[in-house]
Amino acid sequence: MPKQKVSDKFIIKQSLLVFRKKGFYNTSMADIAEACGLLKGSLYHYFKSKEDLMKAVIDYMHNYYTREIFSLAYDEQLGMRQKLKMLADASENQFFASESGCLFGNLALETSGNIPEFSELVKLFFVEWMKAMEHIYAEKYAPEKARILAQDCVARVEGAVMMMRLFNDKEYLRRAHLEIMNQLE
Amino acid sequence: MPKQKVSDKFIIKQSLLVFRKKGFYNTSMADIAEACGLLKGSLYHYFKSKEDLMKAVIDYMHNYYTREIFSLAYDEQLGMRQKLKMLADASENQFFASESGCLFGNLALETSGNIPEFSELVKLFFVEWMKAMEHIYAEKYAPEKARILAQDCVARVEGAVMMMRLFNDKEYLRRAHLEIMNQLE
Amino acid sequence: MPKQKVSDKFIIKQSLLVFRKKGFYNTSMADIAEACGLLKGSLYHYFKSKEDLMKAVIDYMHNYYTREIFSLAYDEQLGMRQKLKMLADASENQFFASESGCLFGNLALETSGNIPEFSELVKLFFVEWMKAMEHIYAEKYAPEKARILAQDCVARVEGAVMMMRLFNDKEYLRRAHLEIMNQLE
Amino acid sequence: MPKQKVSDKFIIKQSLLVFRKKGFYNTSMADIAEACGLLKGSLYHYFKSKEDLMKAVIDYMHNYYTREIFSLAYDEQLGMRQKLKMLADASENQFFASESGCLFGNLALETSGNIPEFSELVKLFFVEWMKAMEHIYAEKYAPEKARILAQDCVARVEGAVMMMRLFNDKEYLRRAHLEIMNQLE
DNA sequence: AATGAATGAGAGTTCATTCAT
DNA sequence: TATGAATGAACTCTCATTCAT
Repeated sequence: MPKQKVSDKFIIKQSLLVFRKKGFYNTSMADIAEACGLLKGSLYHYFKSKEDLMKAVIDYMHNYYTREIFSLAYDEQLGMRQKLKMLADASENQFFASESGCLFGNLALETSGNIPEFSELVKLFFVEWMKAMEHIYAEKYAPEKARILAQDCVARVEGAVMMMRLFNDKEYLRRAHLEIMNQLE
Repeated sequence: MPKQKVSDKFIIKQSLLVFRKKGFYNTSMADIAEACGLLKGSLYHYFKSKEDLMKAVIDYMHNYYTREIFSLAYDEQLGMRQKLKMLADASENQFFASESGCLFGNLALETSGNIPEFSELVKLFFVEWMKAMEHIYAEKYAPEKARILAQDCVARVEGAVMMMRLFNDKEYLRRAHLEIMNQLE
Repeated sequence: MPKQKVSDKFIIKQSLLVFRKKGFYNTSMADIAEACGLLKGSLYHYFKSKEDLMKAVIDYMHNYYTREIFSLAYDEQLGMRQKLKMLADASENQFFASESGCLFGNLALETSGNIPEFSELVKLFFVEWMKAMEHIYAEKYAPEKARILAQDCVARVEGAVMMMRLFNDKEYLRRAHLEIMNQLE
Repeated sequence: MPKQKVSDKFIIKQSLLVFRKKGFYNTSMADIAEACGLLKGSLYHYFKSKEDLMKAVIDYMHNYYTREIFSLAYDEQLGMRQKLKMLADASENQFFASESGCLFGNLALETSGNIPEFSELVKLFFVEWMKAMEHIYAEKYAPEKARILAQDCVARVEGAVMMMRLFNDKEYLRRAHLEIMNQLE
């Protein structure tokens, strides 16, 4: 039956949930369709392939982070500590809200070396995250030091999210953020 | 006429390479058979299913780590710093030798919440790793503190390995290990 | 707001081009819609099914041939040779104008024995063509002989068109027509 | 259940029947599987795709013609008339045996301009047929004349086969062959 | 022990068709 | 009249698994 049941955005949001939880390969178009209340054929009105849909999901999440989270790093009314704290809180909110970890982390491991198109997008995300962190650290640290702190901070958070998901224990991420704050002196 | 072409162990070793690189779902039995110089039907003489084979691979790797790496933590002829250094070196050797990251990390993200049987095994691996670290830290830290240091250290290494793989840059792991050493005071 | 963008006839003409080039099965409604500047759903305002549309195309072409080409055979102001020549010229014009051969020939091979409804229409077309030729030959030949000459002439032209299309060489058709003329004595 | 049920050749032969009757696009792998007593998935043990299977069918038929039919043209114990007669008889046998016309003619119309890979193979077939005819005619005709006679002869036969199939009337082909013989003086 | 033919379920995708807007 | 969302069936193809040889 015709009638507008869904929108691009709705499909993207539902797909995000499924992809993040089950991974790219282990998710079938039927899974996604079900999550959207559609039949799998209908998805092809919105996205021309599974890869295409995944890219749209990546894009959507990337934009979300850029707008809502990374942007905090560039709010020059805040000091370094404040920025770090706010970023930490914002990403905790994100990661705590789902039990499936970080889409980009998951994808990193699933597609590195297998689907170059995806890894490029995943890298772009992390690069932007690192740049935001670098910008924060640059307030007090030399450029090179800031870069390294930023990279290690992102790696640390991703490692914590991985363990948090595996052991279903939010403390990993909380402590990672704490450490990052404490590290300042 | 059916000569013994391979052994259980050989199949496990080849499978490890394929599973680590391509992930569980994205690896077909034909991929593994090819890596072993067999046809896929032949694999079923050795392992009764793909899951079974994966479990054998997990088991093999877990044993390897226990024997060759975690054991260092219990060599009481060494001091804390020495142990930490040796463990770091041993795992760097491991992770640098492949470009596919850490089998357990990869599996953690791919199967958490999807294949409970696997996640349990993955957790066992990390628990054992953490226990080894905890044992090391217990030399100088209170039990609770040692436990936390151990957990965070493992998370940190896994995060670093993820970034190392994604960006093809070994510095992430080197720095993680350095930080872990430096953290001691 | 839904302005009349097209007409039955326009759709038929565009469909002809697509069907002739790609065949019935290999043409999708979306292909046709695109050729018409419509979306595929819109086609169903004009034709109730793909088969229906194909029939309309067949009908359109059949009528065109009847009116513009076969009719020459019945213009009794012309002699046999003149008629033959004019028919040959007219159909050369037709066949040279497209690079996709003869719709009816194409359909004959694609649908004989598969879609009886189409083969009947295709047969009707050829029967009428043959009748026209027969009428021409009847001026100088006995009825039975005229019938046979007509049938063979049509077969010959279709064979020539097939080769012309395959090898992209108009000489096949030119020579077929020449032979038909020369055959007269 | 395992057990050898079919062979490459068997599949090719069955596919020929189905493809020739229904055309390439209108034939599904399930149709072919059914004709072979297999499930559709099983076909992929023998041929890696539908196109691949079609090519094997083309190849098989081409070889058959080369070996059994075109070869007659090069049997220098025969004279021109004899060769022509034998070729005509041989191909009549072929074409009369099926009610689906000529695989290559059918393909010519279905794939010209759509599947270049197929049209090339179809052209190769016709070129070889034409060469055989040319060789025959070369006994009595100048090279250029022989080439043209050969081309037109093939076109004529294909046209006759098309009509024969459409009208289910073998006389078209018989007369085409007769004309070809009579044409000699 | 090794093969490879065969299965059958399910993957991603296409498509003719319907219908509310 | 035109749209385009939605369907559901069919399509090509993949794959884990079985088993006779």
